[in-house]
Amino acid sequence: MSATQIVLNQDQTFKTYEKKFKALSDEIRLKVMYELNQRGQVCVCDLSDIIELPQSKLSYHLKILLDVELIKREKIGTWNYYSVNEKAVKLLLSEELRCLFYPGK
Amino acid sequence: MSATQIVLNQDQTFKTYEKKFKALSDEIRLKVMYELNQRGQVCVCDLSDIIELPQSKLSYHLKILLDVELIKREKIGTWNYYSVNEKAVKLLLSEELRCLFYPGK
DNA sequence: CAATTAAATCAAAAATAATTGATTAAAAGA
DNA sequence: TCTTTTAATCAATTATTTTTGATTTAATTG
Repeated sequence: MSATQIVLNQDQTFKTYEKKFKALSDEIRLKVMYELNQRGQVCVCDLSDIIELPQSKLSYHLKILLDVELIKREKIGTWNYYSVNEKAVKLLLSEELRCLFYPGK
Repeated sequence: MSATQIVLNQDQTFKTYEKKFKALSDEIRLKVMYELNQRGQVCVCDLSDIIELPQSKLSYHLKILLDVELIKREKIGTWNYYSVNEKAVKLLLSEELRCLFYPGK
């Protein structure tokens, strides 16, 4: 075993997946994933218009997706741009969900 | 369009996935999926011993997984045997999660 | 038929999560 | 510097889920 290898026990593994699935277990957050996937990089204020959600509510849901790394954030000036973390979603979801929630073939 | 085709709108689609991911967004239910996958068909009382959970609690969680058809139930005499619904899980989860939550190659 | 076992269901309580509106912080421009 | 804009965070409320123990239902066995 290499010195840097991290060994997770079963409970930690389940806890990790629990959080990721929990992040996806909400209509609003699935819609966010969908719109980010459709549009690439989107800032909070644009997304707020697209999904028609108050800013604080949207930030709350974005944080949940960000915490489990299903999305990424890039700050440019005053704006925060969000996008889908393709690698992470690909490791979690089936090919059938490609195009819906992560970038397609 | 064929007479029997069901057309789902986007909201219905998201709602459907919300429910499926919600079913998976719990440590106990992921452990249930894992054990059912390891053991094939298991009855509630055996599962109750394996996962060390009171019967009513386990039944509650089994119902949630059953409702979204991620698991199947077969009644034999007094016993209810549960197993993973391989097809449904395969349509939802990545190959990387095969062996953990649905039957392997 | 009475007793036992398996497992679903129910209602109340406890624990978590989501919503709301207000506040804060940080960047940009006048 | 003062004002505006972007977006995170906070605290209070509301809503949803989970847990618990008891009850119910159905099948099996003596």
